[in-house]
Amino acid sequence: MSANVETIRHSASHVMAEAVLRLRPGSKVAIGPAIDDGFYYDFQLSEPIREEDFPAIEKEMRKIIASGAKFERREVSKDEAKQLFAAEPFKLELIEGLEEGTISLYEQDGFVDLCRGPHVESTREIRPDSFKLRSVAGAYWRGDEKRPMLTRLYAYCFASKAELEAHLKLLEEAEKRDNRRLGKELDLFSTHEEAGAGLVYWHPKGGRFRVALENWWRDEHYANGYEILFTPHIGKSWLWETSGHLGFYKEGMYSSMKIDEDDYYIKPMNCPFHIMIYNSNAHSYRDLPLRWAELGTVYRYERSGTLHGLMRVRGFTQDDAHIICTPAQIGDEIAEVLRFSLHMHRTLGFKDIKAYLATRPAGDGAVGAPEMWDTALESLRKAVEKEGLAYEMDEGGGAFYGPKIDIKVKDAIGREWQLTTIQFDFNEPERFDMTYVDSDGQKKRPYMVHRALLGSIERFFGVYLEHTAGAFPLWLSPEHAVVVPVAPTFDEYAKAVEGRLRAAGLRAKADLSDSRMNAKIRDAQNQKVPYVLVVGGREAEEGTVAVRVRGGEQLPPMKVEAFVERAKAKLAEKALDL
RNA sequence: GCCCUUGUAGCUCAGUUGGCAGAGCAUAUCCAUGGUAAGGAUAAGGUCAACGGUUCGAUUCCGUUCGAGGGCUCCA
Repeated sequence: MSANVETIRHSASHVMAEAVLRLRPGSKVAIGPAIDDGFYYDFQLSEPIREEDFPAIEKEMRKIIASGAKFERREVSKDEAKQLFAAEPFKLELIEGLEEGTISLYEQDGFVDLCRGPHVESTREIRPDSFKLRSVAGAYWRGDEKRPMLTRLYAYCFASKAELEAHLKLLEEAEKRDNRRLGKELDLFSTHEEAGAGLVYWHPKGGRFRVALENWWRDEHYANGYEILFTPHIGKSWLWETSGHLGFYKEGMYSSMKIDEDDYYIKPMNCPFHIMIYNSNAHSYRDLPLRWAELGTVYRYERSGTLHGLMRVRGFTQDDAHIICTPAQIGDEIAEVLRFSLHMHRTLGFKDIKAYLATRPAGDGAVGAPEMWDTALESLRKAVEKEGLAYEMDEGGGAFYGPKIDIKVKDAIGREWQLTTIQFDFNEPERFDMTYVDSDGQKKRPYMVHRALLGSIERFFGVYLEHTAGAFPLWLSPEHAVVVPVAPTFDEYAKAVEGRLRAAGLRAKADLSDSRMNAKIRDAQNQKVPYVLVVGGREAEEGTVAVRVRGGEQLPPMKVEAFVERAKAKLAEKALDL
């Protein structure tokens, strides 16, 4: 009878707690839940634990497992529980928060823990070769910075050794794809602590990628009925007071700068600027819907410890847009945004796509009439269903100003990333008094929807780097082809081929350095260049190139023009293969 | 911000139980080089993160500061 893996993990966490108490007597225990790939347990230790101590803990755990101790459940009264855990301040606090009659204990091998369960029957059900201590980290008691810092021990844990090994392999693969590592190896971007943490510098090759991506993005937006805006990077406090950001988003904003007598803030969002443009004219219902997009660079404060490569930064470029429409149009508009988002993701090669709908948060902090929330949510739900997209509800997960839908994609090694977000805003149209004149001559309030498809250019770059491991499709590759002469004798022909490729609009270069051919091929391959064109006597004579495709495959010899045609066709269709 | 770990050449990393600092890659120069993943030689390159302490002597030990990596309620 195999218990489910969650139960095994949770039981293993009890075993680890027991082991730690044996090795560090007098330590206090806090909580120890199962998590995605294992479990953790938080302790206040009598003596610190370091990674060198892991083998000893694992050994102790295996002893406990081998003992085959039973997990025994017992229900106790609140008073009894308090007495039992009199020496465990964290458990006491947990007990305080529990209702009489729901308190249960689990005991194995003499170790008693306050626990809801369930657990496996005996420690034998935890396979001694299917867990591995991962790391030691600090964690605040109940995640609260003002509470004591505990020591958290993380462990991987699976139902079988094979699953544990598969997971460790995945982690290894993830490390190879780490955007920071690839950014350096492929010379794509950098960040500079001394010049400001969390701010991204795009190198020439990163720039090639970005320009290709943005050009496509702009083309698609024009083709899909959007207009493109450019707005300032700073705005006076009036703007942020009116929008409400100085009230509810101040901790995400940088401090102001004084210009003349006024305070200006660097923008954390683009929306107030778009609204200024909207409000600079009177609008008829006939003008709507408006779809206004901007690659708007915003700056937000993120705590230093949370910054991470391209994934979490302090300055980033949203592929933002605001859709302003009448209530009657909202259903179609949402459906259209969702369709557009899926089209973009599929072009980029993401296949596994899922939606998460977030509804009105509990409490009375939310703005906007309940009917508006209902209409909005309905339009989101219908759009998702129309596209046949799998979705999950996140009840109460919406922002105070409106419901939203997030789209997550799975990458090549199965990790989920949120790219698209579509958010209703019932707040700013009110605050800025946005109106349009309806067919009945009355001024009415439009709906406004914020949406970002890729999220931000920086973060998307990071996700895409990790998804593709740096092997971009041709149209997004910083370089399309490197021409490698077999010997310096053919430098001239290589140069000529480079010229013809460039004239055809391909990003190509001839490698005329004084390395040998083999080294040049290796370099190009390591740089994930899609095509290596090897040229020697035969090619020079026949006007051909020997094409080596990224990955090592070799194509039959072809005329330079044939190669150009092939590459241009792949570019035109944004092919994912080469 | 806080906890743990960590900081040696542009990059990846050795090393010194305290006695003038090492390798590979990359760079520069020279030689060699005709067929699909690294040809060879030489040179240049470091205040061992910064500051302070202990010591005859500190890159090494101790302290502080700064940076980086992993964490910081997937609820007993």
